[in-house]
Amino acid sequence: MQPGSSIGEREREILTAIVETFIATGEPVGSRTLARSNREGLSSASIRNVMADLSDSGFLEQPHTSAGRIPTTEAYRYYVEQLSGDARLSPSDESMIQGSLNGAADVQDFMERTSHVLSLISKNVGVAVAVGGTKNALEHVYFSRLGDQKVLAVVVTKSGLVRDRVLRLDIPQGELDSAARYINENFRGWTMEAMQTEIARRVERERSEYDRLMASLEQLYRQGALEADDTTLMVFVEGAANLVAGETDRQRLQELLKTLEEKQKIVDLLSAYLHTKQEAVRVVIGLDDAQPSMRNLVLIGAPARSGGDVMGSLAVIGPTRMDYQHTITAVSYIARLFDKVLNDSSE
Amino acid sequence: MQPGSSIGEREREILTAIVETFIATGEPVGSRTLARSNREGLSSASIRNVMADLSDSGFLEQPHTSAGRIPTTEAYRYYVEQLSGDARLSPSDESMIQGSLNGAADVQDFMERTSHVLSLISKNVGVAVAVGGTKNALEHVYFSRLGDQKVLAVVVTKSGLVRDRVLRLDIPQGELDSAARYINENFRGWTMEAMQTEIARRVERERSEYDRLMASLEQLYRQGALEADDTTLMVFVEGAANLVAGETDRQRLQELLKTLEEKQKIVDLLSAYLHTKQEAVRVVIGLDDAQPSMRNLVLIGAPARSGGDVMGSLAVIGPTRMDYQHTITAVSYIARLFDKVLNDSSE
DNA sequence: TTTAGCATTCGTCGAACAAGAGTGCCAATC
DNA sequence: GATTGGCACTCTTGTTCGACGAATGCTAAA
Repeated sequence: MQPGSSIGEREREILTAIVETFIATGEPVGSRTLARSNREGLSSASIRNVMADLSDSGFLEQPHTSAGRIPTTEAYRYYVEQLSGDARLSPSDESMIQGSLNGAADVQDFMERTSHVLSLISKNVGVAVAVGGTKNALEHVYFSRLGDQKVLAVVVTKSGLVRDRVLRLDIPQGELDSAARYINENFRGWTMEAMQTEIARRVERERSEYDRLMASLEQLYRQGALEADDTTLMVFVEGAANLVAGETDRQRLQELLKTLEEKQKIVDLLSAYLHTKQEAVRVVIGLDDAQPSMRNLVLIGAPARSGGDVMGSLAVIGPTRMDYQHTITAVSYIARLFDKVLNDSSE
Repeated sequence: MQPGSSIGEREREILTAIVETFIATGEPVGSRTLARSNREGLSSASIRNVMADLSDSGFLEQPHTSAGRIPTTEAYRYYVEQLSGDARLSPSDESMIQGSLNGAADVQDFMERTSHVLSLISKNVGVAVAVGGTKNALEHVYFSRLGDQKVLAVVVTKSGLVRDRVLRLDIPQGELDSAARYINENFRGWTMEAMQTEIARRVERERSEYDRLMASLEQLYRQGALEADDTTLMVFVEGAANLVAGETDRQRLQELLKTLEEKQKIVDLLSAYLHTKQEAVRVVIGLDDAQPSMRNLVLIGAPARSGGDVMGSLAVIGPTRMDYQHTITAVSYIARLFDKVLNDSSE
C-alpha cells in the first residue's frame, strides 16, 4: 500500500525484529528493548528514527504516545512475505502428525483428525472442510425401506464419501432394488453432477409412458436421494478454546466463538480465500471483510486435494500473534500428507 | 444433607427468593434488597435472622463478611426439587423447536439439530449424543472395493443409523458380495451384538475347513467392518460460546471449552448421569466429580429414546445461574418429541 | 549519519480515603 | 416469643493523587 520501496535492509531487519518480539511478548516494543537484543549494535536513538519512518509508512502504530510500537496488518503481511519458504517441520512434529492421521476409519474420521491435528500443532483453531463435490465419481447407491413410508438412501462416491439420508417415500423394496440396480449399472463412475442431470433428463423424456422404474426414479430424485453435493458438508472445527487467551474482550470472544460454530460461515470463509486451484498455502491476514467477528484474525490454509481434485480445504485460524513460520510449514505438510494418504494404498 | 426438616414455609419462601434474585442479578443478595421486593412485608432484620439459619443449614454462603448471601449447591438442589413439575413451554418455543427438528435429512442431521435447538432455547450449551448401541437391529450391510487394498464397509441399522468405514483389505468384489449376501440373509434383524458374536462363533467353528466365505468374513470381522457399537459415536455440542458470559476466570473458561471439545469426555459425563432407564429429566447440580473443569456447572438431561430403546442422551449444560424451570420443561419436551419424530411416520 | 541527552507525555501501581452495602446483635415492641 | 429498629463494625469498591517508569521526539554534538 504505502511505498514499499522505502524499505531498505535496515528497515527490514528492524521491522521483522519488532514483529517477532511482539509476537513473543504481546507488548508494544520500544526502541530500548530492541537496541539491547539487536545483532548489530544500533543505539536506541537510531532505532527510533527508523521506527518513526516505519510508522509513517504504515507498518507500525502506537497504542498511545509513549508506549512502544505495534505492528500493523501491513507489517504482518510484509513479515510473512519475506519468510523463508523452505522450512522443515521437526521430526517429532512430523511423526505426531502421521501418527494421528493414520488409523482413520473413514473419510469423515480422517477430516476430523486433520482438524484436530491442525489445532494441536498450531495451538490455534484447526479447520477441515470437505465439500461433497459434484465432481465426485459415483461408486454405488443403495436404497432400503426402513418402515412404513420411510426409505433410507445411501450414496457412496469413489473417494469414499458416504452420504445417507432418510426420505419419506412409499416405494416397495422391490422397486427400490431395481432403481438402485439401474443407477449402479448405468452410472457407476459418472460424476454426481452428470448423473443427476442425466437422470433428470431421462425421467423427463419417459414421462409420457407409464414406467414404474422411471416413476420410482423420479420420486427418489425429487426427494434428494441422489444429492451428494453441497449438502454433504463436513466441517470440523477444533481448538476454539485456544482463542480464549488471545482475545481480551469478552464480548468479541463470544461472537467469535459463535461464528466458529456456524458451519456455513466457516465454509464461506474458506471458500472465499481458498477457492484457488493452486496447491500453495495461503496466508490471509485480517479476516474482517469476510467475517466481521474475525477482525484481526489470521487464516493459514490450503486446499485439500485428493488426486487431482480439490475436495475441500484445511486451515488454521488464529490471532495475528502466532508462529507464522511453524504454522505455515505445518499446514503445507499436512496438505501434502492429506493428498498422499487419501490416495496411496499406503493407508 | 443438613437437616432438611429445619426448612419451614418461611425459610422455603426466602430461600427460593434468594435463589431467584441471585439467578437474575448474579450478585450476592442482601437482606434489604429482599425485604423490599418481598410479597409479605417482612423487615430486613427478620430476613437476616432467617438467612443466618439458612447459612447454618448449609444453604447459603457469604463471599465475605458484609456481602450478601449466595446460594450453595445444596440450595440449588432444593430449589429445583420444589419447582412445579407440570409447566408448559410457550407456544412460540414449541413451534420453534418443531420447526427446527422437522426437515432433518438423516439421523445424524437430526441429532445435530437437536443439540442446536437445545442450545438456542436454553441459551446454554446443547448436547446430543447417540451411541450406536449394540442392541440396534441390523438392517443391511454392504461392502465395496474402493481401490487396491481398500474396502468400504457400510452398516445400516433398523433405526436408520449408517456407519461407514474404510478398511485395508484385499478381497475381490465377488467375495465381498457373497459375504454381504450371507450376512444380510442370515442376520437381518439381529442385534449388532448378537450378530457379531454369532459370526465370530461360526468363523471359529469352520476354521479348520478351507472356506472362502468364512475367510472373508473373518477378515471383515477382524478389521471391525461389522462394528456399529461404541465406535459409532455421534456427539454434538453446540453453544459453547454461551459459557463465555458465565465464567469469569479465563483459565477455567479455557479448560472448560477444551473439555467440551473432547467428545469422549462428554459421552462419559452423560452416561455417568443418564445411564438410567427412566424417562424423566434429570438435573445434576455440580459436575465437578465427573469433570473437574465443570465445577459449578449444571446438567439438565434426559435419555434419548426411540421406541423402547435408549439410543443416547440429550442435555443442556450451563452455569448454576440458569433458568431451571424453562430449561427443564424444554429438555423434557424435546426428549418426548425426539421419540415421537424418530418413530412416527410423521417425519 | 549516528548517537547522547533531555524534556515531555502517558499509562500503571500503590496508598489513602470516602462511600455504600450488609451483617450481627441488642433492646424495644407487638 | 416472634418481630423490628437501631447501631457499631466489617469489607468491598471506586476515586483521587502522586511517584515511577517506559517511550518518544527533538536538538545538538560526534
